[in-house]
Amino acid sequence: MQSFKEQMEVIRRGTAEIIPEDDLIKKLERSVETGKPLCIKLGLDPTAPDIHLGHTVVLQKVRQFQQLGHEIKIILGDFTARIGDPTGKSETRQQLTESEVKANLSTYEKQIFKVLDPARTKLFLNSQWLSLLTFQEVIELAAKYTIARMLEREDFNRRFKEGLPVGIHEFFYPLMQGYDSVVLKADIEVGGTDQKFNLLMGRTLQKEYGLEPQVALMMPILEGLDGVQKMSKSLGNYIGIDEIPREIYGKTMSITDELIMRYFELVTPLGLKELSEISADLASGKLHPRDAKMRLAYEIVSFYHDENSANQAEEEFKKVFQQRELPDQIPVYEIKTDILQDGSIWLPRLMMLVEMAASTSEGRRLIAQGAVKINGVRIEEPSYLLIPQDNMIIQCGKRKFIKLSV
RNA sequence: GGAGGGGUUCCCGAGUGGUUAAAGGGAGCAGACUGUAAAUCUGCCGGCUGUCGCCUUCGUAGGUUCGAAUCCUACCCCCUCCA
Repeated sequence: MQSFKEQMEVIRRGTAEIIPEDDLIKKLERSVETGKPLCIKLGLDPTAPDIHLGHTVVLQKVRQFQQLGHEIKIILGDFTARIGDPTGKSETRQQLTESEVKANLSTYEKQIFKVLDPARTKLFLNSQWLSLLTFQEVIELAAKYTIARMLEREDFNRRFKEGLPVGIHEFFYPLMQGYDSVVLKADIEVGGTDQKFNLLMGRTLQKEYGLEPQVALMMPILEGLDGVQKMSKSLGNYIGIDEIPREIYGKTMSITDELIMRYFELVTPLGLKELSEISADLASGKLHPRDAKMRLAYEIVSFYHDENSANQAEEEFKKVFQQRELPDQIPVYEIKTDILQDGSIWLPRLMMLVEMAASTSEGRRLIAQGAVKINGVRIEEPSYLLIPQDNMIIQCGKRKFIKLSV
């Protein structure tokens, strides 16, 4: 096990807040002394089928703890997911059905292990204990907290003041999450900054149940591709860790330059030394932002796929976007004769058929805007009639290519 | 049980009888530029229609009107307050 100081350095990396830091120091010192690992808890609610880079911020932190030799306990909140975490919501969250949750669980498990070492990670479903509580026990749990304190929570408070509904069941969410910490006897719970209230609830409840309170370690919320809003599937500004290399690489290249270091710090496994080097080189101008971003994209792809894929994705990117050449692999669309009239087809219609445009109206708009090229030659006539030929390349915008086969 | 507020195009959000396919913002797409799918600027952004024009849309169904997202009626849904 590494020294206290080395561990603290790793733990602090990218961290937004640690409450209370004194307790962390105490626990860590004791752990180093006795050689007994700390119990690190992370709860994930399987509310969506895919994990994206935003989720991996906390996973990376847990991974660091894992590499430091601590004991990792991941809670898949199959029970809590059905209530719906009210955190940050301006309205009551929709409750998921049991089957929706189940479907999400399997993909979650697989994807979590792209970051964590399965051999040293314990998975729990919180339905294992939450579904067994009697009403009596639930009342006892609820009696350990007050309405006034519940309303300290900013999102509850705001909704309450604005006269928006706050469901009673929503009060149970933090209680359940805190109870999870009681069951696991967690030393540290990792979560996003938006989880502060829930993480602190764990402390409170552990004390109530006569346990040593956990430390709340909060990670920042990762901004999505738009650079402003948090990364989320529903906003469509995400990079899914199950996506193909080319997509991960390209999407990474589309983040704004300001976010480069943040992504390096929060979503890559690079060491502290490398991080500070990149940061310094960027600041001094020695490293071009574009190249830094290419490095970033490379790191992410090779983490979730492998180096080979990362190299390919990089080559492809250079070719298509820097040299404006054709990509290696172009989807082929086979022209069937029955769509032709007198041997030709209206270009907007073809664009619709190959899904370059959602409608012929959109197709003609794209053409009018100069987005469409055939064999590299720009077409500007919306009523263009195309006579298909084998291997003819149709390009729409910078990223969409189709090869025809007749 | 009583009183009141509200449902608008992907999202937010204007719009109280015509000039409104419906302001503005966001997202998205495209072009220019470039250092990249960064930044910035510009354009597009319901559908059909080989570009004249047509059709559909403002919770639902009817109605008034030459004409309605805007007025009336009923219904559905959401929310708040009082109890």
